[in-house]
Amino acid sequence: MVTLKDIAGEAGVSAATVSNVVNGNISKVSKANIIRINKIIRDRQYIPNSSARTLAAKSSHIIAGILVGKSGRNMLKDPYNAEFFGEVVSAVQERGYYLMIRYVDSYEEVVHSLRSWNVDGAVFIGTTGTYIKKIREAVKIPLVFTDSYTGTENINNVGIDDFRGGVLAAEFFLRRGHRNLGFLGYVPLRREKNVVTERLDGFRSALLKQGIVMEEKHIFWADSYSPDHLAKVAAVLASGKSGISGLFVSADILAISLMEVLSKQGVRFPDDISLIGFDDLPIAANIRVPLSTIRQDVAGKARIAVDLLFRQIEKKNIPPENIMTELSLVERESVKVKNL
Amino acid sequence: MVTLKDIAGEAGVSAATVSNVVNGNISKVSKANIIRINKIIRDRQYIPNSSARTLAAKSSHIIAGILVGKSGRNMLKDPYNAEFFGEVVSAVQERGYYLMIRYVDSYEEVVHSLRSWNVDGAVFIGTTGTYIKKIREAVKIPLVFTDSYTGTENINNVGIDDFRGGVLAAEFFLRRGHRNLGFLGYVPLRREKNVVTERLDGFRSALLKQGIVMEEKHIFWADSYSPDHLAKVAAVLASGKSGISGLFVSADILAISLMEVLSKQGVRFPDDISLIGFDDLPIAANIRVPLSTIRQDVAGKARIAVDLLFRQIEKKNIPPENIMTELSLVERESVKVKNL
DNA sequence: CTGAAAGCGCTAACAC
DNA sequence: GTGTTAGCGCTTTCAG
Repeated sequence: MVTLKDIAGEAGVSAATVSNVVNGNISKVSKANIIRINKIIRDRQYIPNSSARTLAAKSSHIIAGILVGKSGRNMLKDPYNAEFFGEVVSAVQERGYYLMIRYVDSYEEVVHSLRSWNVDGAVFIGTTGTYIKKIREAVKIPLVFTDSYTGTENINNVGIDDFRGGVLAAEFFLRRGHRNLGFLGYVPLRREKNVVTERLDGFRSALLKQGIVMEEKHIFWADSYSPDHLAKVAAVLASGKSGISGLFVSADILAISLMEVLSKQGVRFPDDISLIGFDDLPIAANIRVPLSTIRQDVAGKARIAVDLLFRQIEKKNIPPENIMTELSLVERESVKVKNL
Repeated sequence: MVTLKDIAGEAGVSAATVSNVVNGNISKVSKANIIRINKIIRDRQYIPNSSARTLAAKSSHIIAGILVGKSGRNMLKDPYNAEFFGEVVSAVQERGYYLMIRYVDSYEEVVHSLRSWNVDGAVFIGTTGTYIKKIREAVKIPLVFTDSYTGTENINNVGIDDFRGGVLAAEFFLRRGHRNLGFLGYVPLRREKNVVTERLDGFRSALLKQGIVMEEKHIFWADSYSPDHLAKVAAVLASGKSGISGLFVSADILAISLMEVLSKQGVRFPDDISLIGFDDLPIAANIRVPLSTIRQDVAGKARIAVDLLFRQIEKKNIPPENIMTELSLVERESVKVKNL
């Protein structure tokens, strides 16, 4: 293994000089030396040791990508998470940094990984309020959260107006003549304000404006995307007794799973029941009955998150921001037109 | 920041002793000290510095997850890759290691990241022969490749029998009465033996056994999954002039994209054209017309890859293995029954 | 512009 | 069992 010292020896200069050319501090080194040292570096295939660098310079060039959720779960199987972090990988690499991916179950784990690796910054998915506050206090590096609703104003966040997403869905159902509506959401980790509750609230309040009260028993929760966990909702819906004609589902994958289960029980979409999803995943356009859904720009969110992060890594004292990205309703075939 | 030394000072012992308890070398420390030191560690919230550890111990506990492909592309957007590495993250964490994710475009980049971080092992996706040989020579840590066809016997690989996958597809088409068949594959990075060419060869040879020669011009290549790049194939297929009644597509996402494009041009599945995909992605069952496909166990491959990796990390001189995982044909609705 | 020297936080012989 | 002593490979003052 060839080290800085080896290069220095071969070039007949000190380690400090080599270090300077490696790090581009060219103002401190003579032109002749720069050229000579660079040549030796190339010839000898010198690769700086990142651990040594981190230790000495107190900056690792590592960015952590943290996914909060029940442990043991393959969180990248969720297309939203995969696209988001897939884009983060690109954005981080473009800046010469490295991405460490981490599934995390507890606050302690977050702090541990961030600190032990001397991470320069982190991007989160799936965090809720109290969580954020504790992390914020424990580590003082740049942090960007996504889709978080927390009291703390003092954090970076990139998200969407989930409440409005709910409103869009409700209005669309209303326009299409539906009045007996229901909601299906992925049950949140903690019972705090979050994307799902916001979407529900937006949905509910838009209905209320038209004097429609959504019944409590028409609000369903799934604690997994897997079809098995949808049995209860499915039973109610399939029986037809609920009278629900339209269901707003908090995520496309959930909606797709539900469709699968219900189709097997003979339910027809959108004739027996209409659906609106959320996210506009790439597949949403290609499923059995193409899904009407609330579209969000996942890759865009990822890019913005990383931009925010590096803005703070590069300059100190940039005030935290809460950025909202675009939202729109995409109409496809999963909502039936009813006569009013 | 609290360091090993701080703990040692507070406990009135040497750094070596603290290091021993941190690393679980309990045989070298008295019971009383272990308890006392552990308490201090907890109270002071001591978190070992991984860089220092790596530097001193020459082992980083970092595993690299390398995705080879054209740079700038969001490679985790591909559901196969996402599921695979999503599972790798879990498997790696369960063993107390960290996963660094890396998109890579060139052989040099691989060597650079692996060496600079003193990575303990790496799992690859998307590598071809020459690539592998060069990496194998440049770094001497445990490496596991996936789906690779290379002359070098001396590597760890987990894959499937892609040739047989092609055979399964051909036989199925044949059984259903199709004789005028075509193939659509994702164009490989390099023109070497690889999963796609194997699937094609298997397909072709099974047809040949029945005296059917697949025409060269019925073999199509797409260099992206995006619908725009499918225009050429789509034009041929939509015209109906090719006479192709069944198309074997090397990946489900490709098949799904193609369906989307062709549907817009009025092609009906499976009536106008039958399709068999590959992978059995979760969505394959839920698309417009549920896809018949060759199923493989992505998560299983990931688990096996990581097992292989750690077997070698833990013990030296384990001979490399080439493991093949299961394959099966899943029949759904995308293949029409034709009268012979 | 260049080099000497100290030290980042931890591990690993090797004595005691 | 425990402490002493060298580093691991690099960055960073600070003289010159």
